[in-house]
Amino acid sequence: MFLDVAKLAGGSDRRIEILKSAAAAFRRRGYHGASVDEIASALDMTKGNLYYYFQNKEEILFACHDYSLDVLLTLMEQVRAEESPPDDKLRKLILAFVHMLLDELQGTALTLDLQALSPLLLKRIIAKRDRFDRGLREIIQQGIESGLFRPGDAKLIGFAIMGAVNWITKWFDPAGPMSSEAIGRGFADYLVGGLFALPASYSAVSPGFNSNT
Amino acid sequence: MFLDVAKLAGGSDRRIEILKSAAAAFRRRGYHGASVDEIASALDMTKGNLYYYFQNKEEILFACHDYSLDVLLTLMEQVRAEESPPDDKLRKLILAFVHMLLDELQGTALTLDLQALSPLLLKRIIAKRDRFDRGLREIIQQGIESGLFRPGDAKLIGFAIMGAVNWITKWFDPAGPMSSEAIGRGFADYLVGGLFALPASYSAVSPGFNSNT
DNA sequence: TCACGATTTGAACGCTCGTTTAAACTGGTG
DNA sequence: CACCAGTTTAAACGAGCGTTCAAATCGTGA
Repeated sequence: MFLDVAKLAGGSDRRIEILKSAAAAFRRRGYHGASVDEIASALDMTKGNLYYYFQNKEEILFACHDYSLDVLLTLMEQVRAEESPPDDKLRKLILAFVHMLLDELQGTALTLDLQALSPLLLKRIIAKRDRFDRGLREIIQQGIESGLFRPGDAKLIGFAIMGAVNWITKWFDPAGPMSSEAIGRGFADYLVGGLFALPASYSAVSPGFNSNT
Repeated sequence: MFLDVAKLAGGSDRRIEILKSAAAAFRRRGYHGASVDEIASALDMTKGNLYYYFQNKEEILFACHDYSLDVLLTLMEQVRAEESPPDDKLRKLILAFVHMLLDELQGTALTLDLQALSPLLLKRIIAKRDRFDRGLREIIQQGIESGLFRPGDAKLIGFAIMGAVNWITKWFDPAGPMSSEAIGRGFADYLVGGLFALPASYSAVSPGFNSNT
């Protein structure tokens, strides 16, 4: 079920360790706010040593994004290959995304500063991100066209879902009362369940408000 | 209808200008990535001059957050005072939030680096943000308890909505084809429309998948 | 034990940036 | 014109950070 994340980054174990430490630091302090020394110290190594594995700080940020996106794209391919209705696909995607985000990627996916990358590297990351976005929109669009979901702008809905999910890292507390599974289920219930076509009585005009509190 | 934003920040016109320039810079490059000189240059002033209006860079970030939250809280109070069903309140809140975010606050609300603030200032901002979050949850909870919305975790749903909306600043292009009003409407349709209670046939088990593509 | 490539260290370098400060400028008032 | 508070400037400082590099250390096979 789970991906072999180590193989995706195309690097040694040490490179992966560095990426995880860097991702955590970038998430906490932002790209510019996190120092190279901070990333290295967390691994009990000197900052100079990082430059044996990466050319510079920017390459580390790039690798973080590239790594996360590879994980997400592999996930997307798995889901797309399935023979199931769009709501099932979407639900599975959200569940897995949340799990990846919180349990595997340490809360770091698309939250990291993109604009800190130079144009060339930025372009490559955006291209990958767009592949994921398009896959997501396709699933939503299929649901709408089949009549399972009510009409809507698939692109807008896709952005809304991505925003809701990525935002989790801003408030999630691993030591808090909510498990990543519970969050995934709650989000899937709301974000997928909210797409279904509604009977006529639920159209633009809201139904009678029956206050019984 | 619209708030007099200038009065909320409790400062001179020049302070407001600085805040807007700073907010734009912080959003583009992040707090640590944006230089004080960059903020000043955009206003044709020298960086030293900023220190006539603010004690230091951190105070500027704090004022940005404080200002945005005051705008949002005033909005929240307006909506709460209304006598209308929860879905209307929620819809109005989302529409106004998106409008504020994109047209007034230049894409900057809660996206700015919070953790760059020192503990004391951070505490004050979080307290204000929590007031907004609680207001949002109350509206959702009322909808659930009245049976208008289907059952769910109001806290989780609130986070999802805030995430979806705040994430807009990550992809919105003012020069793009989508107006802020269209985005607001699309988001409200999805995020509020997706909360309504569903008939029995729409429960956990998905209805028959009728592919007609 | 020796040799050699892979890995790590610690110090040093420049450069950027936040902040300070004294001096200069502005516009209005007596 | 002289005065003065409010505002702006230009230059300088000092600290922190990304990066480099020569030397030291490690691990392994002969």
